[in-house]
Amino acid sequence: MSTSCPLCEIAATVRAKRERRKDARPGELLAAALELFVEKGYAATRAEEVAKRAGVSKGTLFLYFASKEELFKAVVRENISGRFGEWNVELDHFQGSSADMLRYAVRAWWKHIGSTKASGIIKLMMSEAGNFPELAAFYQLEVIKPGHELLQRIFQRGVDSGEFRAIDQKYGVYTVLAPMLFLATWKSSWAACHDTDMEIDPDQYIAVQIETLLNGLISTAPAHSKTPAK
Amino acid sequence: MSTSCPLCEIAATVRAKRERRKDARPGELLAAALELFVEKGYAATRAEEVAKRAGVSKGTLFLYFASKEELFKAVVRENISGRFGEWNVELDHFQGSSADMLRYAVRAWWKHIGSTKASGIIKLMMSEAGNFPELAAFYQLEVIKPGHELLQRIFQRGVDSGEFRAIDQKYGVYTVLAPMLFLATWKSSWAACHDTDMEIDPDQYIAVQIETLLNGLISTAPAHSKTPAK
Amino acid sequence: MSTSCPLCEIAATVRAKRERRKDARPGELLAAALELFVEKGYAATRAEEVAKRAGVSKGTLFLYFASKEELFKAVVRENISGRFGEWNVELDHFQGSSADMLRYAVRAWWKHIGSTKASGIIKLMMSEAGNFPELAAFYQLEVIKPGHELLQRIFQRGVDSGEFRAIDQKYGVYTVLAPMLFLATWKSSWAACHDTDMEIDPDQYIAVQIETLLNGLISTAPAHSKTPAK
Amino acid sequence: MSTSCPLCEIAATVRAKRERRKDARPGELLAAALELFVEKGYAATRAEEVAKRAGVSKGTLFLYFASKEELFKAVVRENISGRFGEWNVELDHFQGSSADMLRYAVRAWWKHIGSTKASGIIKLMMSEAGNFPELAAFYQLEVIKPGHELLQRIFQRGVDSGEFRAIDQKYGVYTVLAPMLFLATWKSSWAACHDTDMEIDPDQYIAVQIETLLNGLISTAPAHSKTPAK
DNA sequence: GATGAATGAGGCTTCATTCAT
DNA sequence: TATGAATGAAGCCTCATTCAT
Repeated sequence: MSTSCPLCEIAATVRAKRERRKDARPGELLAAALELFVEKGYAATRAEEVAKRAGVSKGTLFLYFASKEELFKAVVRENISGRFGEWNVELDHFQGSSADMLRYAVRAWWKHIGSTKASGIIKLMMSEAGNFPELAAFYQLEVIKPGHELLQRIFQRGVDSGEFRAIDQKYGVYTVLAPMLFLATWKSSWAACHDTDMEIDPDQYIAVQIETLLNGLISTAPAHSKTPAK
Repeated sequence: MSTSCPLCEIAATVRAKRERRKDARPGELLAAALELFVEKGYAATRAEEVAKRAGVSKGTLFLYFASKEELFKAVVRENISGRFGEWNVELDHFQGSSADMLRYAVRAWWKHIGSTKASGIIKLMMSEAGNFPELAAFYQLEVIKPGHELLQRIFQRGVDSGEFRAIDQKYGVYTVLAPMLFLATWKSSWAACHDTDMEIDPDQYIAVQIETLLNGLISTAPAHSKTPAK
Repeated sequence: MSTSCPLCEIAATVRAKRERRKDARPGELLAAALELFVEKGYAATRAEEVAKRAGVSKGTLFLYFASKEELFKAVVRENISGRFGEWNVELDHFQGSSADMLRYAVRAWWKHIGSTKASGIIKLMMSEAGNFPELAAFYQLEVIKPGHELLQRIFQRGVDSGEFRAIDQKYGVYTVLAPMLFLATWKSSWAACHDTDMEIDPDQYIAVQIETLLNGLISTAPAHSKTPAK
Repeated sequence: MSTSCPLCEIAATVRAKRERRKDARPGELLAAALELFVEKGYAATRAEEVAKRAGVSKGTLFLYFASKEELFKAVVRENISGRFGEWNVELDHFQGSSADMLRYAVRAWWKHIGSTKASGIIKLMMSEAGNFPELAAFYQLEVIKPGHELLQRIFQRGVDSGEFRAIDQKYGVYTVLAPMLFLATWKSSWAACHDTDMEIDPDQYIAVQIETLLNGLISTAPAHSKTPAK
């Protein structure tokens, strides 16, 4: 690695540059695909357009993703399902009340998914699930199931510690899911209409939703400590 | 053209029946189109299938609607008819607590909209709003705005009477809207996937949502009467 | 059906003409497809070219045949497998020696398949069987199997009546099949090369083959009558 | 470029090995191409797969052959090498009956051509002759013509010695050629279909064919000696 | 008005070929 | 020379739309 061999250096540089380009391709394509899928829907997005937006040719797209369907799955993995691992770890080490844990989870979701283009995927799946059964099954397995489980963990923790009222396990998670997924869907659907009456400020929306929810959720049984026993 | 030709007579009968049904045609086509657009989305719905379900030929469809896009617009316009006038009158005369009023409104919405084919329109607008801005504007004016106002009246009533905690006027309505619209969308989207984990029982869902919400909404100030002073 | 209703007549004429066209389409397409498949091979034949040669557009082809593969199967059925039924019936009623029966079968094959464009299909299947397993299976079931069975019947008859020497059932049929299928393949392959040395006159070829074969096949056991007992 | 850079040394070694193998490259490519063309046909063989099987990159293939078509032509030319000279000499010195001579020739053909990879060339030429007329002409001159002549010699010898019946000179050779070439073609075509009904055991096949043929060929004139007078 | 056969633009995907490194 | 990422023409198939009847 000393400077004694100029050819080696050049070769290394060249290889590095090409590899940098090659490594960057999938990311660029995934970014372009996310944008277009969200903008126009799965069916209406043309593979060639994804390629063009990523600055490559049609053929190159299929060099990295075997089909439009695989491209979509990769977009979902990159932007959503990939996050659950890290979130679960974070929650494993969470210190604090279950109410704060719920607040934290919702804010994290908003920061990494809800507020980003990835939120469009949620609307997308709602629209297209019926037509693309394989995509629906994939999404259910990689997104919906982990999401439900993650929320159920938080609820269970709150109930176990006496912070939360006993609540139906299955339908309880929807008290959080529904407002969040609705927000994502709404944003994606009506973003184009710039009507100030309709515009939702996510922070206020989330604040009202989560505090009202927690207000209704928190156990009024006086004896319990509000912080988990640890 | 005399009666000497039996075939001519049959033809005449057919023609008569056809003319009698002439005005019905667009209605049948619109109904078929609504079902299919809701089931499969705009892009995946084929003109021929709409025609077949309406019992006419593909050519006839284009006799009544200049294009698939026009058909779609007609479907949405046809099915967005405000039920709001009647509801507002009902609520004007409502006797009882605001909590009950909210419960009543939600149940009514579920009975007349959420559980019917009309909920398909909700999903349709969510899915395609981005691609049909005019329709989106139309829908916003005719459905979204009146809906918000109706809910705001109930919230205001509850706050005025001291039943409800003071809550952000604008974002409060979403605490009801979000779970309901989410339910409508979810139902339409994942109905095809017969996974018991994902199946939502609307009554349980609504019960959990509304009671948790009211729990969080109802003022804890002890002195207030739960019926508005009027 | 009298002339008293001119409209009916016109309508009938119109319908007849359209139906005549519609009914003719598949045949025209099959004829064009046979020619092109034989000329260029399965893979190298483009659907659009088939359509063009049949005088219709690309789309029309797919109106009558769901895919290129189905088109090919239809060509095989139309030109080869469809004949076995009638041949089996003919052989059921055949009167005469088994040698004549074999001669008759070979000549019939030559007349209806070997000498026609259909013989190209034989070469085609040899070339493409490896790549299109479904086509290969189809051809085996609908052509090869019935063909073998038909020949075996003739051989068995000859052996039973004492006309033919006992001969291996399985490999015996190839003594007829091989020269005939070779002829078909040869014709299709080297037809383009107009070298008189190479040119095969089918009648002479068949005559030499079949007579040499029969010479070798006919039982020399003296006691047997050469005509079946019947 | 001094020895101070170990990477450079490695590169030099690689370069040396590469140069040593340089001339081998086309051979490896041709071998790989032969296998694949025979297995899958011309159209279905992908350039990349040829390169991979030869252990080089796609780019290298096109360094040695300007196009897929040129590669194909090179493959065929490379593999059509006449074994005829040597065979003709052998037959010049053959001692024994003409029937045995025919048996010997057929067994030799099977051993050296029919059962080897070279039989793939036969199928290849059959399949693609129409698309590559120059190759067809070449093949005809180098293979077909000498083959015919060789067989004709044997037949003539048998007829001259009185062993064989007088038979049409031109079409007689096909009584041997047809079954043999058919066998080669059949083997290549239906090898993939593992259907025991279709599997041909070459030895049995050849035995039945040749003995039936000889049975039909051998002169029944009793007085003749079976060994030629020489 | 009603039909349904026909059209052809357009989408996904493959793969021979090129070229910067 | 060798590589392999990139290209884009070309093929199969779909389906909105037209139009002769």
